[in-house]
Amino acid sequence: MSLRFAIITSLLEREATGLELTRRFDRSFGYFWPASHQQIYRELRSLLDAGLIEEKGDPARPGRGQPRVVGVTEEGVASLRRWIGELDEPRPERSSLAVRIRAAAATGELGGVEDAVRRHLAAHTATLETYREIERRDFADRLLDAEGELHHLVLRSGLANEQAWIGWCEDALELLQRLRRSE
Amino acid sequence: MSLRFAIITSLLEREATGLELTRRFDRSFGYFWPASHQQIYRELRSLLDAGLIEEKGDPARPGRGQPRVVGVTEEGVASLRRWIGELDEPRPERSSLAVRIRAAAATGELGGVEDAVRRHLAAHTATLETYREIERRDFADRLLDAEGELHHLVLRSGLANEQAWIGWCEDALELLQRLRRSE
DNA sequence: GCCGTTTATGCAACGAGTTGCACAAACGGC
DNA sequence: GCCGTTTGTGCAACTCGTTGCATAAACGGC
Repeated sequence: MSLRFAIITSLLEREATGLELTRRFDRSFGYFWPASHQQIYRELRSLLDAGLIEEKGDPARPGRGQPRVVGVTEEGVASLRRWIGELDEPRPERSSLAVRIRAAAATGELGGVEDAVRRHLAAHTATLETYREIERRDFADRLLDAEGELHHLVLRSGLANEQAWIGWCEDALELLQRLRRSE
Repeated sequence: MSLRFAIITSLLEREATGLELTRRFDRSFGYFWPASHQQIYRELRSLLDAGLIEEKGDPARPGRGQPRVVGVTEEGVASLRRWIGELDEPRPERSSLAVRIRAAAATGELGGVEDAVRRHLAAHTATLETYREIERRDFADRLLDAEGELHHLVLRSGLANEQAWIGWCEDALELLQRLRRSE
């Protein structure tokens, strides 16, 4: 359900073609709700059918290969407003790295895990750096409007998450090295 | 793919019936890789077909309604060992709460979001408390073997994650209240 | 002996995300 | 004018997770 409303929100910020949306989901929006262009086009179809978005600009042009700009309808805005207040449980976190570590604990096969943790550490470090750059670029000045503050809040969620991961990864590497030495 | 190996790992720690496995995924194992009993039975079928697990005990009994104990085969252990070292990219995090906040920022509909954040805060606080109880119960003494240390490491990952969320939620509530007052 | 609950296994349909690929117009080089 | 690349839209098949329900034995109460 969230993809639907992520798209509506993004289109509300500014109307776009499918590909433009895809690019937004590659940079900013995708940091908290990633989506491929296939997902996006599929969802756009469904949103059009539901009347929550509509085609803007010349509708005479037939489609395939041609950019199609879409925007949010009144109904779309209304459904978004309704959705904001709906119940949502935090979705269960899944960590394949944790599974790997339990598997390593059960088999005694510790070698491969250390590499896996190192790769995770590198990935999270890179992501953190990306987020920091965005923060420097977009949120450096103290005076933000409400929208800016909220965007910053979302970014800080990513920052906190990455920092937590990095701290844990370092912790994990230390333990794994200690276990390796004392074998 | 991870569910497969989560199940093999759990069965390696001790063989079990489908329902016993389900219970493990409700308590310990499910904290980092949740799974419903439907998912588990489906995967068990596929693991049996692949020869990675096998039925233990009397195979004469026909099944439906009767407990069936399964254990890991040699091949199962081998495939688990192979999997441990395989590449895995950290799977993209998805946060519906972040989407909601962006939606709130775009529409100006801030009321519902504050509730949503409060619910998340409550959920994460409860989970943190659960993890802390497990830590007190299972990892209180300083002298753990390698397996124990690794289990503790996995638990600490959950602890760090929940703490990060809680900190951010409090931050978020503060901001939302400030924005509400200054409207 | 019947009946509701618990234990246990399982199917079917759906929804969401992933992977691989196809098709079409436009643009730039030569 | 042809050809490769870029821009853009889109389908199909698959995997994984969720929801709702079916089935069957065993146990306990009365």
